[in-house]
Parts: sequence; structure tokens; C-alpha cells
Amino acid sequence: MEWSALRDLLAVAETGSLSAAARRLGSSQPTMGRRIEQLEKQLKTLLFNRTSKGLILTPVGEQILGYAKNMAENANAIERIASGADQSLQGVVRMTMTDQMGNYWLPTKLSEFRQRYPGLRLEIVVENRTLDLFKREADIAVRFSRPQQLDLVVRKSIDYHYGFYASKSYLENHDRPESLKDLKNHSFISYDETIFSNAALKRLENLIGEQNIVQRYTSNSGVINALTQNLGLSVVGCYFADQDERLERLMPTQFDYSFNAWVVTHADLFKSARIKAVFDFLVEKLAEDATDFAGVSSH
Amino acid sequence: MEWSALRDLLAVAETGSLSAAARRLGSSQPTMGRRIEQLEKQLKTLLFNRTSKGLILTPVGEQILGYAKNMAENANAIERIASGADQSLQGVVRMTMTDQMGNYWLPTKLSEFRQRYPGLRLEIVVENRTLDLFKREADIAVRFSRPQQLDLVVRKSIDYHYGFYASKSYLENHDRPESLKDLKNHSFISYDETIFSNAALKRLENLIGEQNIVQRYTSNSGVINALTQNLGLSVVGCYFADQDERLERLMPTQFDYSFNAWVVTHADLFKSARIKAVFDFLVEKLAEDATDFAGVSSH
DNA sequence: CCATAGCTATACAAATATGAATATTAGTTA
DNA sequence: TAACTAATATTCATATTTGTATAGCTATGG
Repeated sequence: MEWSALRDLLAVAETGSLSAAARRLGSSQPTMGRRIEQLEKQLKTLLFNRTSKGLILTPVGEQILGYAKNMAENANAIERIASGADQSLQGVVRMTMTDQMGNYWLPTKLSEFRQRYPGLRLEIVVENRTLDLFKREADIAVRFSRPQQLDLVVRKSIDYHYGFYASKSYLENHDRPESLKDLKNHSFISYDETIFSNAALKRLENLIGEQNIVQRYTSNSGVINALTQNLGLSVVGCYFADQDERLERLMPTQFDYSFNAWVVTHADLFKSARIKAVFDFLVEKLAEDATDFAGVSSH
Repeated sequence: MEWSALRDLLAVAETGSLSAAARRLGSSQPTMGRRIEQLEKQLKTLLFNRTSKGLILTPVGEQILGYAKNMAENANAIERIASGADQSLQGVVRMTMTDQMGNYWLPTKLSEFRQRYPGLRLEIVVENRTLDLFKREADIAVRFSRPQQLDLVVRKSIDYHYGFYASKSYLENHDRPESLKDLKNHSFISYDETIFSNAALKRLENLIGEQNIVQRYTSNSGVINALTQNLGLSVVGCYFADQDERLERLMPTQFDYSFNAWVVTHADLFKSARIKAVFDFLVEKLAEDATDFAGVSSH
């Protein structure tokens, strides 16, 4: 039995089709088909039922799947260890962070980074879902909640402050809210709960009332764009909102939420000079900008 | 990273050389070399140090080895499950048992077996060491101690009796021992402790004295052959010794040891019709011959 | 000190696996 | 019902992988 075929099995089972599995593994559909076919021949068992919509695991296939997943975990660990052993300051490092951090904050630091580590290339994965560091979907993540898993290296980096904002033109056409109870008279733009879910936001939404929440976005940028369209008001990160001429902060002394941001990597990877360099760079630069992330209220 | 290459890594690490690993995996030395080389390239890490005597793991390689072993365990489980799912009464079943059981007892049952299950082929692995059912070195084993591991299916099959024997010609030239204390005046042929180690034998050897133990064998057959060469006396299985015209049992009423024999297979495999058929056949035939295994004393 | 055994490394022909292109099938939608 | 979509199956030229044969290296034993 070819171990590699079990990886194929896993991909087919998880994606549901040969074609999708081939896309994930950078292979082709006929190849995947033949590999699964051969695996079945060697194991003398039917692993998938073929349909025109894809492949569905047989009961035996289901049983086997769990073991294949274990193998994948171990294979991932091996890749992490090997990466961790690489002491050269060359190669690629994948990071994941929010769209704003990735698209607006990070670029301002890149020229310095490039100067300091000319051999390193950065890949910034801006994805809304939390990428899996164990599967090495990313090497380093900036998270707004502290991950509790063992095997992770975590550094607290900044207090990221959020405040109430509205666009200036919106304020020209509406009453300016002066206290939290005024919020009931305004439309509110909020966040998709699959992305950004926390107790403070929930309480706020209760205060405002569901009927006033006119839109939900999966990103800070989306909310800011909605604000500039005069859709209403919202809570956004001060660091970015303050830079936006079109926006104005409301009730800065009464309302100032702060979330800790954390830089995270896997302990195996942290042994790598490459990963460590990027990790430390991120922590350093975030510390330098700490006061900016605190927003106008602390200026 | 190619998962199959990790299997190669495991084989090379365990055998110590590319050539030996190739033999084990049924591949060739250049292929193994290239696969390891490619794995190192993909992981960007040196995994082995090459010497003219073979390959030795680097520290990183050592770290990785453990994970590769985990993968192997899972791969083995997959193979067992697949085999267990095979409900056809066709194919090969590998058994392991002592040389006497395998070479002398079993063959007397084979024609009946063949008649009952024409599609099944048997492989009898006569090896002195205990084969690993988890690694599928064998599908079914006959053991003389009850395995304690979970996941195994175990059936008590027979009481296998051992008695004192000497060759008739030996007895013509030596005093016939009438009680255990007479044993001090005789040479004794015993068993290699890596193969057959148990408390009763130890006590007996103490009684006889190390200086009187003139030879050690790893198999019952070896001991019987030594007896017929008039090397001394020994303790052997009654079932075989009684059939041998050249041998005679000594002190049958005073000395009769019995060991339980067990038929064992892995729970995963027991689901297979093929394995179950052979397992049940073995248990059935051993039960039929149970009184024979009890030796002359019970006739 | 030479002969041998066992290993790795290299070269090249043969076997094998791959992917682009295409045919085929089965659901879904207008 | 016909057109569309997304999947699996098939074909074949091409690229890759493999094994045989061979050379080179290094310990070990008489």
C-alpha cells in the first residue's frame, strides 16, 4: 500500500470529488482517480462510491479515514519540525492577519523588513476565518484572542482600541449622539458573528436593538466603507478610522473598547531562524506603534 | 512532501542502510537513495549522514522518526481494517507457530482444509521470535502464553503437555533416572531463553545445575534431534516425542508439565471471513487433537 | 597487505505515471 | 425539454520514476 495514496484518499474524502482533491493537491483529476482506484485494488476494498456529483466514502472508507487523518497530523508535525530546523534566513514565511493589518498597516513596515532580511519573502494571507497553524495554513498569525492550545508560542503585542465612528457627512444630516442611549435613534453597522464575536459587542447590539442593525460585514474595512456611504454608525478600530479624513469619532471618553492582539506561531516553527525573525519583527513593530493603536482618546 | 518517502525514511532508519531498506521494501538501492535525497531537498534539511557502512540519522532525523513511526502504526491499522472488510473466502492467510506445530502437526490437516476452503492459500511462517500481529507480520498466531494486549482475539485451544524424554539407546548406556534427584547424574539439553522462557523451566534448570546443561536449542525439533544423538535427556512436547520410536518417556507420573496454547489474531482481521475461517479451523482441529497433545500419561 | 564483503554513487534503457484533451454522465435551471 | 454545469471516465503523447549494471569507497579478516 502506497502511503501517498492515503493522502489522496483524505483529500478526496474532505473535498468530496476527485477534481477538487486534484486542485487542492496540485494534481489532475485522472491521476487522482487512478490513485484511488489502485489503493482500492491493493486493499481489495471499495473505498468510495462514485456518483456524477463526486465520490462518497463507503463504510470501510469512513473507518479508514480516521487513521488517514492521524497520518496527516503526523506528516504536518514532520513538516513543522523540518521547517523549524532550517536556520537560514532565506525562504518564504506565511502570515495571516486581519485585512486591515495585512493590507494597510503591514505594508508601511515592509521596506524596513526587506532591508533587514533581504533573503526572506513574506506571504500575507488575508482570510476571515482563523487559519490552522497546526496544518501550516500559515506560519505566523496575528489574533485578537489569546489561543489556548499548547505547542503555540504567543506574544501579547498591542492593545487595539475600538471607538464609535460615523462619517462627517452622516453627522451633518443626523443628530450627533452624545450618550449611549442616543444610539437607539441611529442605524448601526455591525460584524458577522462567524468572524468577530465577543461579549462586549453582543451587549452593545442588545442596547441598540436588532432592528437598527442595518448591515453586517466580515471585515473592518467593509464596515468603514459602509460608514463612508452614510449607512449609519459603527464601532471600528481607531488606528484606521482616525487616519480616515471622512470619519469622526463619537463619545471618545465614554466609549473606548480595547482588545489585546497576539502574535502567534507554532513552537516547532519558532525554532527556525526564518520564522523567529519575522515573529520578532512583527512584535517589535507593533510595540512601536502601540500608542497609535490606542486611538485618539489617548493622544 | 511525499508521504511514501517517510515510509522509506523509516525503513532506512530501522535497517541502517539504503540497501537493506530496499530489500525490506522490495525496491532497489538507487531508488531508496533518490527518494531520501528528494525528501531532504523538500524538507530543506539533512536527515541522514552517509557513511560507507550505511546511513545514520541526524538529530533532526531522529526527531522526525517518531512521527514516521506513528504514521506506520496508522498505516498498519488501515491495512488491517481493509483486510477485515474482505468477506471473500479467497486469498492468502499468514500464520505463525512453532516449528513442530507448523512443520509436523499442521500438514496433517491441510488436505481437509484445502477441501473445505479451496480458494484460500496458507502461508506458515515458522519463526522463533514472536511475530508482531499489529504490524501484520502474520495474520494468526499460535502462542504458548496468553497475550495481554487489547485488540486481540484470543481462544484457548489445547493443553500442550511436556514430559522428560531420552533416546532408547541413551538409556541402554546410562542409568535410568527414577526420580527428579537422579537428574544430577545426567546431561540435559535445554532451550534458548530468548525463545522459551518460563518459571518452571528455570526451576528445573536450577535443580539440574548449569554445568549439566550441555546444549541449548531454539526449537523443540532441535532438542529432539539432539536427544536422538544421545546427547542426554530433555523435556519435550509429548505429542511429538511420543510419535518418535527412538524416544522413551521418563517418570511420566512424576513429571508432566502442561502449557496452554492460544490461537490469536487481531480484532480488525477477525472481521474478515478469510481470517475467521482459518482461525476457527485451527481452533477446531486443535480441539479434536486435544487428548493427543496431553501425551502418554493420559492415554 | 591484499581479498572480500557491504555499502553508496552514477549512467542509461525500460517501465511507469502523469496531464491535456475529450467523451460521457447526471443533475439543475430557464 | 434543451442547455448548462460539474463531475467521472478514457485516450495518448510525454515526463518521470525505476531497476540493472557498474564504478568507487571503506572497513574487516586472514
